[in-house]
Amino acid sequence: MDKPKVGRIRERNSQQIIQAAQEEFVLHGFKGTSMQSIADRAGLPKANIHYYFKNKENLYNAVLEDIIEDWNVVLSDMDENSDPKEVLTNFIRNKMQLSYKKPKASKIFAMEIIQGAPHIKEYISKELRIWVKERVQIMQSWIDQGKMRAVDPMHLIFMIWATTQHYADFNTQILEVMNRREYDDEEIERITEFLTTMILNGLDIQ
Amino acid sequence: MDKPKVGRIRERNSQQIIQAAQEEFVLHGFKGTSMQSIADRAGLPKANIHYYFKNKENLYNAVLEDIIEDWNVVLSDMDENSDPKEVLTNFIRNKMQLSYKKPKASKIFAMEIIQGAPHIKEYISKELRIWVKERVQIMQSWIDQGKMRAVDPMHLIFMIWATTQHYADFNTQILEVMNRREYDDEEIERITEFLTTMILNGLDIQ
DNA sequence: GTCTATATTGAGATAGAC
DNA sequence: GTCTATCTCAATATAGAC
Repeated sequence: MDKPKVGRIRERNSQQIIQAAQEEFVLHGFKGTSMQSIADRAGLPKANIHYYFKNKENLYNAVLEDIIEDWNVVLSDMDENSDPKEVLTNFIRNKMQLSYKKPKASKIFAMEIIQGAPHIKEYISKELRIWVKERVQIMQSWIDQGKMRAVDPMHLIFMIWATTQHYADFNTQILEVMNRREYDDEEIERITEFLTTMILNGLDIQ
Repeated sequence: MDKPKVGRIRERNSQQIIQAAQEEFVLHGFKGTSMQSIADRAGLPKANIHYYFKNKENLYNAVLEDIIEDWNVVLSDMDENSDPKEVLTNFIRNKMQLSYKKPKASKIFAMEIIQGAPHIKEYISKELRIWVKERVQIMQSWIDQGKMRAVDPMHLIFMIWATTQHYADFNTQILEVMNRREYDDEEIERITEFLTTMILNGLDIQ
């Protein structure tokens, strides 16, 4: 109780603004989103948004950082001695759950990359590239040990990214084609099963 | 030579504008793109763009139609008697080539869907849904004939869409992670092989 | 910390000369 | 058909009262 309330209020308002910003950025992209619309959605005067984040660029970066933080949680532990079946199954399940739980985060990240990743090029060429490199080496050791079929591990990672994120990013198309209003736990479970089986089978892992 | 030159000029200019528009829409999205930037890129005064397309909405729709047209070419013929291996191999190869040749088209389409498909909801819920429905029925008949493993054909289609489009839409991320400047024929061939093998293997098709 | 009022720039769109 | 000049409105951002 020594600390002033201010910090709490700041934290609460920041999060509230970031949430509202996410909703708007998904709908209209970075350039297409107006600070006014974010303010309206957050139920605050526009000037407050500027007070908290100074400008649109900063706010957008805060949104992206928020997303990347979640992302890092998914990255399950693995090493040369791990069981590929277990690791890959978990990886697919976790990414699929993230797509289900936070489709908007996935969408903003996707749009950012589609547009050339102007705000996160550094993150990709540093953190992300290293992360992939490490996993590729481990997967290669699995292949060398005869634990799975010899494929390029990097493209295997891309395949898992692509298939799981697709259900978040393209949910409008998928739901429309499937003639459903939204996903439910059951459907997500079926999709997870499908992806896991296809990929494990594709790698000759029983 | 009876017809006035006008039609030709109109056609040429229209295409030129659509091209320039594509480049801009990829970079900044629909709302984020300005008519001025399109005009500058096309080397024409802004008023001309309005003369040809009346407004931004119309121009954007023209760009989308252009993209969907290309898309339809990929849809290979297939029926109950087709060989799944051949059809799927061709499908993957054609979609992968399209991703390679026209990544910007794929990206604009992706952004449109990510943002909720406000301009093409009808196309999706009509043409596209029907197209998927037909293919699903055919694939189901393959399964009933024992030609491939029993999976949900709809998700198989989504998987092929997701994996092939990923290389176009996320090329910035992929190239950065791979530490390459661009794809080449060879790399695309390797990816096509990888995807084809993974998917056919996943379906127990030899 | 909060909000109203406003400065300033850039947007989509069009009128009208050529 | 083409382009300059211009209208109108909405955008980001900030000043300054509370």
